[in-house]
Amino acid sequence: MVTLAEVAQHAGVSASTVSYVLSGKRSISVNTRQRVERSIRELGYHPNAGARALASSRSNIIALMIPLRTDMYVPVMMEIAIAVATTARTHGYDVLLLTGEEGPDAVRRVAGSGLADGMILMDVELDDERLPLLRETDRPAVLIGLPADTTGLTCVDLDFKATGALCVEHLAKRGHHDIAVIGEAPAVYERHTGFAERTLDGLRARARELGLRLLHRPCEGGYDAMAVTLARILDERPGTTGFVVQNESAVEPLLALLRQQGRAVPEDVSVVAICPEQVAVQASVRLTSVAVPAQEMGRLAVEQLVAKLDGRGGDEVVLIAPELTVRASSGPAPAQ
Amino acid sequence: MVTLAEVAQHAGVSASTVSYVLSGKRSISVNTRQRVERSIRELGYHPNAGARALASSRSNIIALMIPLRTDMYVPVMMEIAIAVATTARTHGYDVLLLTGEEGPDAVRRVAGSGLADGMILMDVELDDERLPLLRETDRPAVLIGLPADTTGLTCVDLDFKATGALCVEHLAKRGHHDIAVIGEAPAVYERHTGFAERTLDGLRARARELGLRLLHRPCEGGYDAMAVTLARILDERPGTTGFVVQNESAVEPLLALLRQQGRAVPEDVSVVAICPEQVAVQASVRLTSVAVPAQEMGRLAVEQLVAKLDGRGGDEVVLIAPELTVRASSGPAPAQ
DNA sequence: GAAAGCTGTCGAAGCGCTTCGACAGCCTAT
DNA sequence: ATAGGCTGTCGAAGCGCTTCGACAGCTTTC
Repeated sequence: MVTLAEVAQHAGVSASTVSYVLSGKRSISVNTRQRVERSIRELGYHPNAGARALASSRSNIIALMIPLRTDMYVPVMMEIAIAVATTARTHGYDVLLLTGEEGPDAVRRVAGSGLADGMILMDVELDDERLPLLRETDRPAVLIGLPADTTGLTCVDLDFKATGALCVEHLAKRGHHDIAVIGEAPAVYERHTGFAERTLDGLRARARELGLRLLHRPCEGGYDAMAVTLARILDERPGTTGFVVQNESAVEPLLALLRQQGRAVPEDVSVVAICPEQVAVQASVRLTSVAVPAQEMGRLAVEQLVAKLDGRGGDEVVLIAPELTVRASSGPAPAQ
Repeated sequence: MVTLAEVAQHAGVSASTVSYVLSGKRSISVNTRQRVERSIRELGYHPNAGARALASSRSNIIALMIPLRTDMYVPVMMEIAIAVATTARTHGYDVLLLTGEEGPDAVRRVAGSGLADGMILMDVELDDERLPLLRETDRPAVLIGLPADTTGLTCVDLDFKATGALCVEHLAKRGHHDIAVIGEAPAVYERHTGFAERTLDGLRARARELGLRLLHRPCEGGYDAMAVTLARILDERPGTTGFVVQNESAVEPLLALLRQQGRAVPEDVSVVAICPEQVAVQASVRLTSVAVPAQEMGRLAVEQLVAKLDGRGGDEVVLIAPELTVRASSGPAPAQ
């Protein structure tokens, strides 16, 4: 391995000069800079990460924690993770992938060992057990999701409450009075995952304001579970004509079941989904939906974290405004 | 931050002794060990990762490269990534997540900087541009997937050729003579991704041996693309009664279209899928399928890599034998 | 009872980098 | 002309750990 010292010798300068060329922390004459850069290229020099981390107490790594709960919709997570990794690179950081397996102690380990300069936590529960640990370390962190108590924390998330409201409004405008909400798997609610509950809050609040009836049912997803759930809903509220679906794996089953029962979408019933764009577009009926902006969430989280690492910006809750895209699964708005 | 020296002082021993307690590389008396361990606990000591990496030239990190091609089926990738991360932890390694954005140079950067001790490459093409770079570094690596030339490389993958053969055999036994293969998106074949071509080889070879007719069509996935593809297939080979699907996002559309056309599954046509277990089980018709063992691939890759890092084991191609699970989408075997 | 071999511990060197203070040489303002 | 300020470079200290050789104090062996 080529070292700084070898580059310095090759370029006929001191080691510190090479270091300053690399970091740009002191001014260097054009001449010297070019000589050094040339040596770096010719020798194929790469700074040693460990040495750098030791000397500067900065690893240029950010940790990304994805607690692995199998009931979570995985592709969204993946999309976020990828966005985090690529955005991090544009700021000179690499990303360390931590799964839930290790439990909350991973926070302590990573912070304590200086492995990562900061961390991003995904899939945050309302009362997440990682938060106390996070608060006791000094490392900057950003949450993707919203816990119950956000004091002293930086969070990035879709505004799920507004999302819920938006869905209800849309259906109300289409003239629907009885609305059913197909939610995430029961376990998601039992865990008190923020986004699910906040969506529900938004749905309920706006439904009340607009005088609509709202029925919420968690659903495991898949055909069998969806069939049972739908039967129960229609049994309890036969007049249901509006559906809000917040469960990736229930979308297609729902459409198939409705079709099978002779309920045409969007003529008889309207469906609004909260899901990634791609799912909405690829479904058998192109779905009116509020997109879950996974990429943007990942990107924003990194940018918030980098800002904190640079000593800029403080604690902040960044909520992304939802956008509803009308497609083929909800009827046309009645003429005004 | 607590340092080794502070632990040593607290325990009344030298720094090297603490180091040996930690690494177990020299024998330590029970008494001393316990004193040291107690100090470690009381002070909340975590070894500094950078210092460790510098002194030992081992980072205890493995890099996982996921080139981001949007036409790839993402959830499988995610599952592999998660399996890699958790398995790595059980061997004392952390995982660095690299995306394709950075290009093949990432290999050089990571190897050159000593950031990672070894790497795992996913989504390997037959003639992957990362391979030359990989061969010129000395860092151990494991590929998930199979390139054209595997000399000097360790690879882990499902035996896709055998998988193809298995699917054809299954359909042959069910009495199907005209078989259509719904493949991955065209881009996947244009890229010469190993798994897609190997599956096709297996399908074709066995079909020839068994005297079946085989029609292969790539497909983008989604309803519209699938509708076009299916129409063309049935136009060209109206007698097609067996389908092999190797494209996640074409599965459900295919089932819906067949249903819509009055072709009953499995009475009129049989469908065999090559996909993750979960997809097969959650489909509207429970699918006879060969599972893509994402978790096992991730696990095996890490284990191969760790073996190499420990100086055990050499270059090896590990092919996982495919297993076909009969479910509801293929007819009963005819009585013998 | 001397030689040889263990076992458990220590001291010191060094891994490759960053960063601080020093300072030579030059320019500007008085 | 002289003090003061820049600019560009260097030397040296030190980040926290691993690891090598040394060695004191034992036990074993013939």
